[in-house]
Amino acid sequence: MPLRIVFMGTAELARASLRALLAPDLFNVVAVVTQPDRPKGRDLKPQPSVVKTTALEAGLQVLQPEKARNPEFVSSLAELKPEVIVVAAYGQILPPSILELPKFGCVNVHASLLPKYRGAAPIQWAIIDNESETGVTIMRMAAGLDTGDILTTKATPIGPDETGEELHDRLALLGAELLVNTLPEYCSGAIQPIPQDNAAATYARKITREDGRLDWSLPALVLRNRLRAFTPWPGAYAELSIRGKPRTVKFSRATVVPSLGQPGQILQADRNGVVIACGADALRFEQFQLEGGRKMTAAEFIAGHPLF
RNA sequence: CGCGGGGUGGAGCAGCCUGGUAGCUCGUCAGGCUCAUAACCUGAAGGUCGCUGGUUCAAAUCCAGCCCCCGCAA
Repeated sequence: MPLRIVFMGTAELARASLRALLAPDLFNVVAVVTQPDRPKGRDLKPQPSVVKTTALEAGLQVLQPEKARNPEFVSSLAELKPEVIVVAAYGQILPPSILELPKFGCVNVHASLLPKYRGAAPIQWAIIDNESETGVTIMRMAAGLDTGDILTTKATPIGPDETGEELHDRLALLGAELLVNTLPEYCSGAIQPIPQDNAAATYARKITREDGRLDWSLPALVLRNRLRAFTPWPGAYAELSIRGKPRTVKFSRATVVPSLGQPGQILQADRNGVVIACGADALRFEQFQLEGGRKMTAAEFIAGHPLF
């Protein structure tokens, strides 16, 4: 008998896991729970989450409670009689009434090697901290934030130039793979859950738009790590004076180059890129995006926006 | 009525407020210089200034409507 599963997820990371569960021989996804359609896009029209879109394509039932802890929703969830609930990047805290509802509880896919990087932005923080390795964890959910017992983990090295987006995509696939391998074993009782070492826990707080602002007094290496962690969102940006006017410029792709110079000083600006001095060394940028504009190469940018 | 930026030779932009000769950087082409070059010098080609209408002696520029593109909103 295929395992009766309710899937709860919203963000992009969850999509790969949902897809992996679409294996009728092993798993029976009886419903998909995702956040209500939120205003997005240029006209702020409500748009379905990527998980909803994927679920509908697969012909699955979709539930979108405003609040998952709503008793009415919990009871309708109970009627689905899931044996296990799989949660991935859902975006809401689940009450104990849901955590304890299925026979095998709630299982979560988390994009870090727990107990490190609990919280909302584990991928970004691992890059910011210049970690050489991260991974995914499948855990049995508990009441605290990402504090549940660990079922399985899978590590992967972080490439020196890897961006948040690239790492995210890899971890999404890795997590999905680990999930489908873990579930059958876990439900058959073959896995002994391991409690997390709370003393070793770190917290990866949510990233905000303001985190993307570049502080030139910081060392170039630090800024570069932040830039690649924040690709594509919120990006890395700073104000530059162009034709005497301050303009916000968003950068992507930066390389560290040795140099002395006052932090913030523009050392070079030509078709090869723009070099700006940082607290230690300097950064060379090769891609630019002005407020309201599309991305440009250094040659394009310099042609119309003199920096000297 | 969510906020905002923009459509000007092939690319990126200025000019618009304060109407009157189409500008800048780059690219392209030709020639020159050089051992050589993405360098430098000289010259050239290439534009219905998004569309329609209005105001005016005169509109890229002012007014109205329309089309299209893009950013922010997580």
